[in-house]
Amino acid sequence: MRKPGGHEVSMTGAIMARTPVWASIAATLEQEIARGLYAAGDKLPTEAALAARFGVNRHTVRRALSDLGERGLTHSRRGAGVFVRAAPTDYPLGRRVRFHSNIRASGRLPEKRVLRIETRPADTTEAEALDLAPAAPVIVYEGLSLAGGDPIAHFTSVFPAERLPGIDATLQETSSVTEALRRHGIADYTRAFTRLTAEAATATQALHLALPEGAPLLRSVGRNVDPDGVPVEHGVTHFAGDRVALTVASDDDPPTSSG
Amino acid sequence: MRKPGGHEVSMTGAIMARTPVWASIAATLEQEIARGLYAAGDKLPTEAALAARFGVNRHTVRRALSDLGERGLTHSRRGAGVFVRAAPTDYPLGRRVRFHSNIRASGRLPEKRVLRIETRPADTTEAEALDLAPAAPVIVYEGLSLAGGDPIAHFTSVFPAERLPGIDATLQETSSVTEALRRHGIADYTRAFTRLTAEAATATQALHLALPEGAPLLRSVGRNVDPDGVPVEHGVTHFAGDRVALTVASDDDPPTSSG
DNA sequence: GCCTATGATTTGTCTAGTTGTATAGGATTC
DNA sequence: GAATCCTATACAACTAGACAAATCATAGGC
Repeated sequence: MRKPGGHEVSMTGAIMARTPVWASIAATLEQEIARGLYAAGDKLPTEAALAARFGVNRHTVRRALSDLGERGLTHSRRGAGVFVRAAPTDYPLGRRVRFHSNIRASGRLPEKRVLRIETRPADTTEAEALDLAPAAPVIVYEGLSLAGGDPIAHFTSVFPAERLPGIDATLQETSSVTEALRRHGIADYTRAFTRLTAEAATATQALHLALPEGAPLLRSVGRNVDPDGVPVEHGVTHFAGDRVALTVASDDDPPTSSG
Repeated sequence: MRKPGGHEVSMTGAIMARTPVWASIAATLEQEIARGLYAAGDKLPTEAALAARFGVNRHTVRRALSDLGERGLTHSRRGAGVFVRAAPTDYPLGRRVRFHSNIRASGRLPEKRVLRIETRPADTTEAEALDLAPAAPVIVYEGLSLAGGDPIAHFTSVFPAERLPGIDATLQETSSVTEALRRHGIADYTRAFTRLTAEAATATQALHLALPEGAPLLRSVGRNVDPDGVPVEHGVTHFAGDRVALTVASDDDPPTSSG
């Protein structure tokens, strides 16, 4: 599984007669991952341990691990270790996931991890977004969407606390915005708008999504309203740009002449 | 002597913390204090809660809180918690987005500048996208979309040349995909799909869009088909992430059992 | 009602281990 | 000579776990 004359060799055209040690180590580790010796999410031995095992310097091991990381097989967390990634190459998310349901649920993907659920006064933008009085209480729901153990998106949703008392407990239980709204009597909500932008990942976002800082993120801002047009949820989701492709379903779509 | 910190950012599995994580956390908390989420005298969430929220170790949160404490924003009492001392008044929240467009109008933004119009044999992906025989001739239309003189997006569209002979001249004249297709007898086309991703700008894209290399771009791939479902246009558009927000209209969208 | 004992919670401190980065130098190959 | 590969050292950033010290919540006794 080694590619000495790969496509992305930009240095020189020289062909290495002998395979470097680091490539050999990378190939060994890749085989062991492929063989199931290390499952997805598992932590590899420490760099020091691997260096001892292969009888090389730690930096040589790091060169091998860097290769695996570039190819998406592993990712590392400083201080924690190197971990096997679930999706080796392209995650076929774009094929299956519908844009509308995806956006509306703000990450209603297989698994979710709750990072924070709290009630606090709204800031000015939140109050405006939910059409509330200044500093009115809002319930904040922050979390991660995962697919196969890999983080796909990071989202933050705010709800009007007075309109939806106790939805924090429901969110904690179901971790689903759709389900929580349904249980609180708002089964028939619609999405007022969705706004999409691209952003560079901050250090914190990079950490959550296991990406390098500055990596491109797909930012989605959306608002859900009840049948009377009153906002019941306002959320921001950041998708990992290289792991997700949102697809817009092509309902009936008369090409309007909107600027 | 070597220069530290080159321009090359290896956007790969490794998490490059150009900014320390604790600094990013401190900035987030400072902003939340400034926005009035935590008033003077309020107790911040516990270190453990913040660690869970940011996905880091408690010590990293402590490093951030230590920074806030040193700067006089907070003070802590052992056993009790961390409390807000005062709220800084500066609240910088610039409006990033200066332009937004409906996503249906992906390739039809107001002002345009033609970069290239040419006819050549299709490559494999283009042939597949347009459902053509390999190396069948296609017309390629590359250009920039502008708003107020600023470049907003860079797009490349391909058309089947045999189906639409002479459309290159029409494109040159009108610089509008919609108008060109209409004049060539395809007034009633529909968008088969749209796929959205975030990407980092290459050097060329950065040049076109007047952005730094690596800046986040919103990549939109779409295909238009005639009433019989035959592809008549396939395009890729890269939007400048910080200058554009795509909006998804909320047409008829029953939130029931879709996904 | 008031006081206290108890236990859980929360911050403070310590030690140890792991990855990320920078610098420097020797060895090999072209 | 230049580029690549590997070694070596040192430090920074972050994780992990454990324990102490202060505080808070609660129940029980008077």
